[in-house]
Amino acid sequence: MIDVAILGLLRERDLHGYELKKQLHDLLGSRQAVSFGSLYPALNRLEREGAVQEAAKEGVLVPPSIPMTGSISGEAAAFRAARHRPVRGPRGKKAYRITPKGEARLSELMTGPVDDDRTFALQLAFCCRWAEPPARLRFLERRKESLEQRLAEGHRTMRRRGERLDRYVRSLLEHDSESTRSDISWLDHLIATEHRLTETPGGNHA
Amino acid sequence: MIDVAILGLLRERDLHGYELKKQLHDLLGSRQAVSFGSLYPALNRLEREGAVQEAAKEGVLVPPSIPMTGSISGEAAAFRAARHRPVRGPRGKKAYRITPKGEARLSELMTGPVDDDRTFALQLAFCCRWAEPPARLRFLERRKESLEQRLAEGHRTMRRRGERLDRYVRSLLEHDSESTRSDISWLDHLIATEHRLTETPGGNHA
DNA sequence: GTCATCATGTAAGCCGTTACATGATTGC
DNA sequence: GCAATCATGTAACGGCTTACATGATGAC
Repeated sequence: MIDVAILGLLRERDLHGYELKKQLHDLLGSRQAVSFGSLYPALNRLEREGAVQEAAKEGVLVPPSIPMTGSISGEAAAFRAARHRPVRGPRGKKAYRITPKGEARLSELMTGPVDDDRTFALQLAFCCRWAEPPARLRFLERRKESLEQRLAEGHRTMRRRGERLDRYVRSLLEHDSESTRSDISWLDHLIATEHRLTETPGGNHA
Repeated sequence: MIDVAILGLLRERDLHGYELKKQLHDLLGSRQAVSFGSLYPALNRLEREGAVQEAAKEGVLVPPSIPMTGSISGEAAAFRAARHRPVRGPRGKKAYRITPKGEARLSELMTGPVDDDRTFALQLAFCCRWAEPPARLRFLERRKESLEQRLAEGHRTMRRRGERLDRYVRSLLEHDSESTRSDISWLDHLIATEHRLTETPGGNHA
């Protein structure tokens, strides 16, 4: 679900669609990239659902590069700010802000299925940090269980067909088991860190 | 593409849809399982394209359990055999056989993109063994290149955003790098084995 | 005779993609 | 003035899923 990424990124700061896509690509690379064709419809849907709203108002958005025209009067600046968005004929930038409803949705998304690798990656990257420690732990534990089931299934297959497996299929299954085991021990590490950070109320960062 | 799995399995022996699904599930587990809703339409499409054809004819199919009705006359047996498939009102089993065109398609599928993990797994499991050694090597090398690019992209991201990365995102990226490196060394192993088997024309099995 | 499993298919819908269309802003 | 990039969206299509509909066969 693309919602995880959108809401997770908006939770940190207001963004418009184009920036959202850039951030996503820029954090997780082309494998998790989304296309405009799914991003904009998703934003509109989330707006209809009340999970996000337009964050026009004040010059909240005016990003890094403020043109250096040293001598703009307050009136001129106001004009430029106004021209930036309210226009409805030509499309202007449209920054979104997450709503309380959207935040609720975001924590709900942490309780969703964790068996799809891509979905899990998005949940971990964008949802996890906004949740309460107990919810984080439940989330990580659920993922671990899911991987343990995957591992068990692979083992059953190898036991069942043991010798009669094609060389390539066997190698694939073995490597898959190996990878899954590595994922599980990575999760163990994440879980341990989580415990450590919760017990020591000190440095919650880094 | 589901075609890889279908053609690869049919290359080994004639199968009907239901068995095809079972084999697939049984070899690679639920992660790669396909649903009837995509399997049957795919089979029909492949038949239209001439990549597979119905393998009715002789009792080619009549599987393991031949009912032990000791006293059936030849005529009765023929009747039963006939009733098995030609019927077009009620649906009977419909076993498929791969055609030369299908075999050509199968080797073509080995030259397709290798950047999607699931597709690659199917290609490796069901296509690879039917290809000539040089095609196998090209296939494995292409996959390796693809993973090396993935690795490089991850490294760029980490270098670019280095310190400013969220704990979870960083951990995800690092683990991803690790996994990709492990995939690459697994491929190296497969490639080495391929070389070894090609050079020693002896035991091509196991 | 009824239940599980075998067996084939269709229909609706989800979630995403690519390609297209449009236009504003900025740098040179 | 022109190209690159920023920015938003629509349309068509692709591939897969779930749910539904149908019926045969074999075990008990």
